[in-house]
Amino acid sequence: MRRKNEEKKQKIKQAVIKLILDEGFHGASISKIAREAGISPATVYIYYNSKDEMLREIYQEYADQVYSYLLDQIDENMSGKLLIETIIKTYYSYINEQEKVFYFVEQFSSCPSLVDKCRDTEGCSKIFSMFDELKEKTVIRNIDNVIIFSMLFYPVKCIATRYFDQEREADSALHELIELIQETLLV
Amino acid sequence: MRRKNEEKKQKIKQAVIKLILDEGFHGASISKIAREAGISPATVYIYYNSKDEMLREIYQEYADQVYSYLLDQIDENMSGKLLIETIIKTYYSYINEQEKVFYFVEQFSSCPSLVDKCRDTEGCSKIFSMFDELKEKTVIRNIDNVIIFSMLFYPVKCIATRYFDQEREADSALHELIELIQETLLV
DNA sequence: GTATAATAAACGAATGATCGTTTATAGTCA
DNA sequence: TGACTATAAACGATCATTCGTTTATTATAC
Repeated sequence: MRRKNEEKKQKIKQAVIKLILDEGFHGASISKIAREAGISPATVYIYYNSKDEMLREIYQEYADQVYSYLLDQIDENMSGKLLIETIIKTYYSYINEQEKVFYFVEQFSSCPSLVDKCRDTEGCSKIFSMFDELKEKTVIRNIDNVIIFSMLFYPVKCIATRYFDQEREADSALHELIELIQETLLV
Repeated sequence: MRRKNEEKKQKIKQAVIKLILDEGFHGASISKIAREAGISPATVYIYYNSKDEMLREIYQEYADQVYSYLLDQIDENMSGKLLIETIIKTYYSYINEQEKVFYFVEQFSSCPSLVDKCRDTEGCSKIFSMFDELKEKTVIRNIDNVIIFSMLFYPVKCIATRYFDQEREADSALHELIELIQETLLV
């Protein structure tokens, strides 16, 4: 029996993510994706049942990736200050290093008609549990989890996209942001 | 000579915005838009040169709308506290009341290949000038404008979308957020 | 104040291209 | 041989756009 080639599936994923960054969702057709991946359009259907399912599967795979990436960098014994610094810096690096993935996930998740068809993402709940622990240990103030989440991640997005390709400005803004968020969230 | 019907153009815009919320960019074809607007596909091309131009024109019209809406609610003599409260509350209302427009703009602006083709938005610079004035008057702390911007607007987005249709939770989170942002930004 | 000429809006139908998907066939390995 | 990958070719549907025509509104002439 000839084996399915997992490398080929990876090629498809990369092609999807690249095309969606370069041309947006409307520019990422099966034939373009196949051409980019160096395979036939029909082959895509060996690995995925439909285009919709394909996009959803890729999204679900990458949507949570950032959170495990983050949790890997975090240590139980870190001080609150260091924790916030690490989270923000790591998220910022992730956006810059995984630029294509980031924009794919952003585009996908800003489209309600796509997101509605997806099961809930799991990765985020681990982050919320971490917030709960930190509140219990009186490391961070007793603030609604969604707010903590919104303040840790959303402003960074703004800085990363607005200061894109202006490394110096981005860096100094990032450190200013970290100090502010530390002041705001820590007890 | 027959006149162009401005109502018809408005119908097209509304159709675009509705369809993009309901089905995403890929679902908003010219024929669907025309059907939704109650006109012929050919008529769309009397009002716009191409689909691309149409989307761009509609985006540019609405992308700035929120900032004028905001600036209208703001008074020179407001205290810093009230100012921040007003900005956050007004932005939150805007998202909820102009849901379709908000999601259209979000989807469009999260697609780099679309945004790159657009001229810079003007409305945001007025907000930045306001920040400059407030810093000069030592109402808000001397923080980078992009950071102030990111903290005033981005977390609200998160709360509005995550607490969508949970009015009570959203409201209490919003007030908590307002207090935190006031603490953080005011002198 | 009619009638007529001029013009642009508006339309349905058709354009070729491309879409997502399926089918028939060839190739590859156990 | 049987099971599976991979493909080229073909599918009907739909895409953005254009064409040829009709319709509605204006300006001019009497």
